[in-house]
Amino acid sequence: MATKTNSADSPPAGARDESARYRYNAVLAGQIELRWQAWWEQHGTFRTPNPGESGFDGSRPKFYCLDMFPYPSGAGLHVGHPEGYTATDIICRYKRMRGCNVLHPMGWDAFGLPAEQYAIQTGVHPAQTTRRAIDNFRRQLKRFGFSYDWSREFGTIDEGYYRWTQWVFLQIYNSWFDHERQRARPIAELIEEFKSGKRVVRLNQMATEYAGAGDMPGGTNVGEWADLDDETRRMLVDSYRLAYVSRQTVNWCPKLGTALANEEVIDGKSERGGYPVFRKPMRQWMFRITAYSDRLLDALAEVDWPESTKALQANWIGRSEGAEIDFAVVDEDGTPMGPAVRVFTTRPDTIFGATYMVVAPEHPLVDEAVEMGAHGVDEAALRDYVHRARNRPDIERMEGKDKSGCFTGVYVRNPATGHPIPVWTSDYVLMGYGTGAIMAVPAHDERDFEFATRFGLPIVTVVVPAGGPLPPEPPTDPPAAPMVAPGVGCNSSNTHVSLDGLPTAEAKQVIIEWLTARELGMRKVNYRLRDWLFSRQRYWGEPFPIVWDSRGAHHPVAEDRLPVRLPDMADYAPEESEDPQPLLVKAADWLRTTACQAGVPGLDPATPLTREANTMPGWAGSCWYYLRYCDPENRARFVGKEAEAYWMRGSVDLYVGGAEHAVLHLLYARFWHKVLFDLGHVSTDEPFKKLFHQGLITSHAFQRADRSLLAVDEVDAAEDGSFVERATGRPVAQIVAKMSKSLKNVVNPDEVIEQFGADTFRLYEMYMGPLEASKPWNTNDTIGLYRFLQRAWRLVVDEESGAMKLRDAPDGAVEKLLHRTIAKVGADIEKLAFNTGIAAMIEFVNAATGAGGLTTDQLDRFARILSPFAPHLGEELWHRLGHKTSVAHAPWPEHDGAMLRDDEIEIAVQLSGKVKAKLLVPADADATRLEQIALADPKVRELLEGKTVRKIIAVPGRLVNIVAT
RNA sequence: GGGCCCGUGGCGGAACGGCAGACGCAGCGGACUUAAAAUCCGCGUCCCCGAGAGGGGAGUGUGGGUUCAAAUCCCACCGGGCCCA
Repeated sequence: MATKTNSADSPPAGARDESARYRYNAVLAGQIELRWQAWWEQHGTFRTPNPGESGFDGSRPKFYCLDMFPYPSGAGLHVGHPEGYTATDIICRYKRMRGCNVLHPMGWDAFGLPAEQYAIQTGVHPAQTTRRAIDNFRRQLKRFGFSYDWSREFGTIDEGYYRWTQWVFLQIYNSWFDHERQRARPIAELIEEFKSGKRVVRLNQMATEYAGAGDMPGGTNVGEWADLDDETRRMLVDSYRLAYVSRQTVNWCPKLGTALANEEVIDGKSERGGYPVFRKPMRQWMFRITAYSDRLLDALAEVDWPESTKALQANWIGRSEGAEIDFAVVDEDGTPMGPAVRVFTTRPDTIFGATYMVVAPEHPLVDEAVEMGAHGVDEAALRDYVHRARNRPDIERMEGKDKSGCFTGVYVRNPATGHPIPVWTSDYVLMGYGTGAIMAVPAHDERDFEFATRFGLPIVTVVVPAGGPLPPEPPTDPPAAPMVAPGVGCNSSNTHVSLDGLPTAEAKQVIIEWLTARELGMRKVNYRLRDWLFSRQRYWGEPFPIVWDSRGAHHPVAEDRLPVRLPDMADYAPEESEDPQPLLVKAADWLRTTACQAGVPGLDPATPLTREANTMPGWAGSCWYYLRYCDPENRARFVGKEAEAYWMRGSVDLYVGGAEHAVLHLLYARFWHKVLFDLGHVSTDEPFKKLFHQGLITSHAFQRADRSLLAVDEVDAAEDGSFVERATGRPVAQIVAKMSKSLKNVVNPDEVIEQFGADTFRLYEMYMGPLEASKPWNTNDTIGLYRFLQRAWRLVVDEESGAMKLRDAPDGAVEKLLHRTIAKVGADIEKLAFNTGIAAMIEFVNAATGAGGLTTDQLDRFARILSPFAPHLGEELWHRLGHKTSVAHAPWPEHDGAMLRDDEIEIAVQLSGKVKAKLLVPADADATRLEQIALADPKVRELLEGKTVRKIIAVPGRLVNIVAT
């Protein structure tokens, strides 16, 4: 026997009941649903005209409601997909009835690794498998009766779309970030400023890709623009581009044949497939998203997003204020030897406690140290350590479970104390963060403390809790734990400056000023956010609109030659190799081109060129799809100006999707949007004003006493309602778990619709609980919503004849309740509180059933408020009332505010906070009156017998609380 | 380790600081039926008293606090989840 949670093979009997010919059952629901879906399609009910098109009414407010578009997989729709989609559909239908022009589109996120992996496994080309998956998703989504404007549908793999994805790339490529103005500008304006002498000609100071490559950022001015050769000019300009090429140490996965982002690597293995990942320097396309750090962070204050998501993004950007400080390289005795090493620290106030320095294994100083050798250093051990450390993934290194490290033989001078301190290298310091070097203050930093303890390095306390005793001077025993919290400085003075007695915040300012004055350091803001590694070495992605000449320079493909089509390849399996190559290198005919063919106007048309063989990552297509929906057919522009200005005015009004995209997708899309905004291509700075995450729909599974999990088909329900493992007879606990194939608890939407119809499915998912909450699917509970629709049907349709049965005169109580229900349902939709809205409708139908039915006029209004939730049944009832146009465009019914108020209400009388009696009082009774009524009540008087009333609190409309002793 | 979120009947959940458990599922009782299903009506946290109608008490993870009044606000702890490290 199947357990209660797995009832797909034994549907509730109601689903098959055939006792009355016109009973609302799964078959009838199916007929009604398919009929209205066809009717909507024929009548173009949900076609949304753009400004300027016929049928457009500019006097109405607009409402742009966006779903995160799905990634169509071969497995088809999951019950999680329709959750958010039903929610947005209800809102859109409601807004339409409220008179809005609603833009509600759907499309497909279809490039990317999963489709390619699936294709390699099955041997079928990804173009085919993806198209098939899209067709299946579309079929499934249409079966729910969502009110999408399907005429706007597109996939990211459509040439008409990715042509413009490439175009957006070129916009970013052809821009630079002007830090003074805090916005992107066309690269041509930068060249103009160089030429005119308005801007100092030098490498971009923010270009980290040039750090350590001979010329430090912020370094040399290279002279007059006119004096420079083409190569130098090109390098200078490229250093400013928002899209740039850089040699980066990447996570290379030979099995997948691609580099992976840090978050795609878990424990040194690929998240997808679990294949080994190696660190490898490769030429990559990067986006200078870090230039936008402050804007991406600051604008979070102005969007209506879940606080947790805003916190995640802020955390991801990770702005931290501190200082960069230079430590001069010296010998063991303090004699100057070479240039300074720069560190970043958020705690410059602890500099007097910096007893050693740690640099990343990738730091140039380490290479020098290895070459030079030094006294007392085991050169082979150092070399070996550095080699191993460089191959550990960043994530693992940051975890820093067991601290490892190696002395380099180099010393630097602590600029505050003047003492030489040793330089170590350790993988807990990352080259990519800050300057790749830290001053270690073991007394006041957890990781430094651990490291110092492990390697016996000195620990000097320089901050003590405010108000506490000063430590002995000189300090004796090292502390047992680091003191990380702010306090006041101690042991922190030299002949010029003293931090002793200063609170941490103040000490930071004082020391930064001192360092700045001596040109030893400066205030510096640092970010955790890294530039965005944008290229992948796989097949199934957008090609870059870039070609390379024989001298290794890149050129943009002319806009009128877009799209650069993805070549049709028969063999797209990755080749395992030590010298990784992008897959498209194998498309030799496609790869080789000429300036004429590719469209590079500046070159001799016959110039042989090579196409960029990397492809864009899966994120690319989702970075701007919401813009294309505004004007999906436009062949002249990525989106028409008028359409964009209309639908995006004030941005997308509501964006609904899973919290798993809280950081990456939403951050990337915001970045692209801001660049497009800066360049004048879109009218808003932020794309998504209001964001909402639907909760995860989970399922059940079972757990043994040892906490191991069992699939639902390995368990029997015992008579007392508990569960036992079939194989052993041992009791197991029912728990909530994610749906997964292995636990056999995946619910297929097609089957649920088959059993109950789409309207019931929609209602059930919305009734399960608050939209944002994670909640377990329980197929048995769907019957409740199915019964609700049956009752609603039976309320107005004769189940034997199929004829309408409506009463002539309204029941007063039902009429009053209808007004309340209309008000409640409308308010709840606005709050996205669909569960309570549905509960209100259930109560209404139950009450109306008990009171003997509805009038035509009452059904007319009820059908309208039902229709956003159960659109098919709503439309059916609406047309049965004689309407010829869709309920979707009927106005939302009005309610009479007077009907929401009662003449008499029941209030509670409390005695010292405990409810002791209930009284019927006039609704408008004020506090004094309530007090009188309460004290006059015989029961209350009895309870107060022999007691003294100390205080009476009367809250009109609520209660009376009598405090008596 | 840090941050954020969540703990309410057998289950999903409801509740502007003001009558805890709306609504639904499961369960129990009744009506209808030869019978069952379906439908309709009712009961429905726990403990105690009472033959019964009814009455009393406790109760929103645990322990404190604020308040006339706490599921709701504050503190600590326990348990679960998500994110970061």
